[in-house]
Amino acid sequence: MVSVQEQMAVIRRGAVEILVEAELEEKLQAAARTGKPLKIKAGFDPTAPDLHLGHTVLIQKLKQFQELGHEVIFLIGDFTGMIGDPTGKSETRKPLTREQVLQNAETYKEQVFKILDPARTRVVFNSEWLGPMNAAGLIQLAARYTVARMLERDDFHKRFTSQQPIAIHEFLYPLIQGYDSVALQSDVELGGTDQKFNLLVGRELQRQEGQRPQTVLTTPLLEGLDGVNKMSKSLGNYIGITEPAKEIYGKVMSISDTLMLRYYELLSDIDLVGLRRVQDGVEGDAGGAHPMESKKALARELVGRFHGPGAARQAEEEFVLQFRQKEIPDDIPLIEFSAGQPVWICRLLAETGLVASNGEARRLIQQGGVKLDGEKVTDPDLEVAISAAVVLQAGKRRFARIIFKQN
RNA sequence: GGAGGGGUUCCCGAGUGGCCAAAGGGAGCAGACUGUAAAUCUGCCGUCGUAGACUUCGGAGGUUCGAAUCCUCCCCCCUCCA
Repeated sequence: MVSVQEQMAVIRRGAVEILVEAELEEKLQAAARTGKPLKIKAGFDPTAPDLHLGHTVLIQKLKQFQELGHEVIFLIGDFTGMIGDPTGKSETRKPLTREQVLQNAETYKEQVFKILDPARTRVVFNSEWLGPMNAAGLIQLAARYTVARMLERDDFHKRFTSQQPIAIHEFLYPLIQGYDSVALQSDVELGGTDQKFNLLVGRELQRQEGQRPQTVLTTPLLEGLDGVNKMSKSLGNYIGITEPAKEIYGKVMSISDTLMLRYYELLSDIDLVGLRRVQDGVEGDAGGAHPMESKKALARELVGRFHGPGAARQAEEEFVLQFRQKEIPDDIPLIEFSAGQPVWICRLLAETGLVASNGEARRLIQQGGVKLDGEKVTDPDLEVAISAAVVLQAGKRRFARIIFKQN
């Protein structure tokens, strides 16, 4: 078994806060002594899951616990999903049907088990214990916490002081989440930094129940591809875990070295020694790995995780061919044009969707960013009258194969 | 309910009658240099086939030879007072 000190080092990696660290150490010690693994809880909303790498930070941390021999409890908040997390901005969430919940849970598992070991993961639904709870039980639960303490939560506090509405049921969310911890007797609960308050409520409720309060570990929000904003779908700076292999590989290769370090820290399975080498490489210290090699390894690892090692190798080969050797990839969109009539090059570019407008095409050509069959196009007035297939390239990454079809 | 400030091109933000397709910055795109990194430099950055034209400054009208800029009505946001 891994020593407690080593476990702590793994657990600390990338964590924003561990409350309380000393307690966790004691728990680990006890677990080592008794051979009884710790219960690690993390909760997920059963809303339609379309996970990106940002979501996997937490899952990665769960995996680390799992590999240290602890019991991971993957809690699906099917009951809480009907309340909706009080983020304030969201309108009242529509209650999900039982079928939807189950279906979403399946999709969730499918995606999550690309990281976690299904055999060692316990999946639970909180409707299991919340379903049977009656009004009396709920009132009892509500009696355990005060309004003043609820208002400590930053989000509630802000809304209260700025006279924004807070629905009563929103207060129940942290309570119920905390109650889940009581029901599960969890030793550790993981969550994003935005979950801190809710996680702490769990501690409080457990204490009242005479349980040893769970340790709270918060994980950071992952920066998106731009390296500044948090990864999110709406900002378009994300890598979705269901994206094609090539896409993931390419996106990883385009990130900055600094961001790569961050991704390594939070997403990679690489051990702490390896992490150090990557870090040294980026900082230019002797003995470090070449940053580009590190980045390729990361891209390979992530693609491999979601598509398998074969796909990772292939994505890398294609990448090298395309960018190192400047060859043309073969899986590019195919566009048909009717043969005979010469076509203006700008129209060709615009109609293939490679650029947004004729004007943009013209500019791109003037800037030397367009190639036709590998030849740089210099004349924006060029008429293309070929009857064979040609490959059109705009910039470094956008390609289209044009076929001139006989009518 | 009262008083005031504002809504400008992807974002921030200048512009108060023609010199405005609209300063500046950011983002983005392209080129050079590279490692599809960073930093840097250069160019582009409304649409229409190189011109001239057309559409754009919250919405609808109006004044004017000419309106992002002036007037009227409407919609939305913010601040202060009650």
